[in-house]
Amino acid sequence: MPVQKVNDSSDLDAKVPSHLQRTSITSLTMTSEPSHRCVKTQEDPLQRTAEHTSINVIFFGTLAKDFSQSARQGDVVLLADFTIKKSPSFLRDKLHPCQLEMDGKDDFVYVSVICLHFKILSIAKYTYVPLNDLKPRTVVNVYGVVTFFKQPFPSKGSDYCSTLKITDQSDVKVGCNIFSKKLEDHPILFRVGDIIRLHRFKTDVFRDSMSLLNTFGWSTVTFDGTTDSPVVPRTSSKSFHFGESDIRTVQELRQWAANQSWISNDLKVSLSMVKPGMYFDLTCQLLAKAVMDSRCILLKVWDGTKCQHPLLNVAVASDALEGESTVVKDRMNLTANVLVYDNHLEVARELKPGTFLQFYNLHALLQRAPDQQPDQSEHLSFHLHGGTSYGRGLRSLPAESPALQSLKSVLEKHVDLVEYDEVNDGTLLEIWYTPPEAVGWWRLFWFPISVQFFLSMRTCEHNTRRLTLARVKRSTPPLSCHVRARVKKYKPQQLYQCLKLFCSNCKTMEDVPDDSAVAKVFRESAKDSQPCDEQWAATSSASSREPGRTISMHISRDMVGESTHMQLIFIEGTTLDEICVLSRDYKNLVPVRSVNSRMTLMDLTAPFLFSGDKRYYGCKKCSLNTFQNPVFTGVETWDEQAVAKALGVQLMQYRLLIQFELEDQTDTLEALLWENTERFFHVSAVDASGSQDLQDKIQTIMDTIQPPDSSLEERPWLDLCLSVYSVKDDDRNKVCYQITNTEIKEE
DNA sequence: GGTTAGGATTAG
Repeated sequence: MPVQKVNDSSDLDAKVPSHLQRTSITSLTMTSEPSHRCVKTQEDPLQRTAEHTSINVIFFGTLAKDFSQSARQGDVVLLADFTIKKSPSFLRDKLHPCQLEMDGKDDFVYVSVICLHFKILSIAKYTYVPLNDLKPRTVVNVYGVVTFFKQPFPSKGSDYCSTLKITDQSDVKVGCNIFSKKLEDHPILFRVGDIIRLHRFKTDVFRDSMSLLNTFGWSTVTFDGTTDSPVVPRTSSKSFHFGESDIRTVQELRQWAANQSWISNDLKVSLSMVKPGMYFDLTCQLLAKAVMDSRCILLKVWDGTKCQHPLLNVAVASDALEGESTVVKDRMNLTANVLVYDNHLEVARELKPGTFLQFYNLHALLQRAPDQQPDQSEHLSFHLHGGTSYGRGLRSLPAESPALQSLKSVLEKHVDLVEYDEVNDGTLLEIWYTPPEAVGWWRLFWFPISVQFFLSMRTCEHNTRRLTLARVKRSTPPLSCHVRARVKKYKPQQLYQCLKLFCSNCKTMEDVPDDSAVAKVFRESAKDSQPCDEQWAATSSASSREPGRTISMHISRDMVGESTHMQLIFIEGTTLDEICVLSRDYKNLVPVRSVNSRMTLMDLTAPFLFSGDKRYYGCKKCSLNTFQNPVFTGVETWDEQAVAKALGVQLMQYRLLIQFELEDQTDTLEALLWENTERFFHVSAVDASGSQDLQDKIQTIMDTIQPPDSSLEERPWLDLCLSVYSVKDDDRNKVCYQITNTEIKEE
């Protein structure tokens, strides 16, 4: 059995077949019955004092390949049906006297992606030199607590450079520079107090102090410095050595650093604590971003705390803003506008709204908007100036980062704000502001207001939350939700093509055949045929203008004498134009042709029924051939359904189908208007099929929703109910979106 | 198997 992954280590327990007994590594001996046992490598190594808690496991064949692709260091694994052998390396590695071998025939392995810091294999031993024992011009491995660092920045040479300073229990501080072309190889550092392990660094003396520089074969691994938090190695490297002694070293450094004044005095600053003029580090979440010019990007962020000073709002055109609207948070003085300059653009450009961020050395500045009077109070703006002095910079934080736990719990309390950010009251709906070019490249101002009204109205009773399109895309179907979006594009652009024929039986959907195709069917049916002669029908014929073509009308004898006898007429030998003219005077005309004098329906490419200005089509796949012995009794009023039933035709329904490309500040999304189309336009599809006025009405509405040649700002916002669902497409689940429960308001 | 930087504020 191949290696399988589960999402949670607790799921491993459910995977254990009932005939297997859980056993611990320590209790494994050469005489253990392996076929009835399984091992879950779950114990926290820090809690263990007993000997032989680690065991080598050797994988063979495809299992080895599968395992190496599925498992990462630190994963919890469950092994079963292994072979127990004597460990040849026991004397050397001091691990378990046995080793487990898995050859892949009947064995199975489950791997949990949750990292519980368990060592899978121990490969090599490293020695680490205390920082006060470093000798010049040697290559060493060291551990240290980071007391200062800069995010990697481009050097004047060919590489990025990380500059940091570390210390350890010896209290000696050592500077360290790391050069690498690849950003991902640089140490992942979030804050002062993080712990770093350096392998193969060269020592040298610089300005009377020891310094470290990466040299061939170098690597770095970093850890969060919080005491009692899990020891999770941070590295981009796929293979690295990490064992119990590393965990111990990290724990010891954490403990030591926690009592040092330089770290315990490091107060975390939230927006509520910011004073004008301060330089500080800010942990926050990105709400929206906008490129201001080639040297400046605006990041709108929040940390859930309210600033004591009024915050400056930087206005940008809504189409230049990526991310959700911040109107409500702006009003509550929760949104910090951060202007990010110069060298930091490289990082800022890649950030996506929703990301958690860490700013380093952010500058809070009181500023007056250009149009503000001198007597009005100034507002607080935030600048991440160019350069890297004082470690100035920014980086995204992974969502699971321990540094984010308190931020997340504060943001949770604002969950209503996040969801209802775009106001529900229909008055203040969006800020949009395009600065006139003449004034300059951008302007600052405070609470601009403009109003746009929704054109569509949701009719559903759901009390679901309004989501951004980006959130909808991240959601798992099935789901109903509300969105506010503009129509970027729609298909078909030729709106008559949105009228479709749909078979409710086989779910086939077809375009309505165009007149030239239908006319051809009529011409070919009328060619060289003699009027049909059916016992059940009364027939009258007339010559057409064309020689050799006879037009015949047939009425069921069953109906003669009944009030319905003129309601259903079979007609033969006409052109399409002629039957269209005739259908003005007769309620139901069924075009037929003669095959060996027997009455037969035309090819179902043509309508099987003309009824006033409407034409009805039958499904080619589902229609039964019961026309040989039609029954016409017992029907009071003939409509398309009764006719279809009598003829054994599967009636196709008219439907309207439009595909919208919706857009909001966060994303675009393709949504169908399908089951809800008639309600949306207040137009029935079958009526639209025969009415130019109704088709014009649809066109007018579409021109309002998406005015031809309009810019994005000119398009109205639509308040929509969306249904998110999945369909099987080539055996793969595809997520689809449909507009439901929504109508266009009629003024 | 070179060089880069070697902390120490923008000035919008």
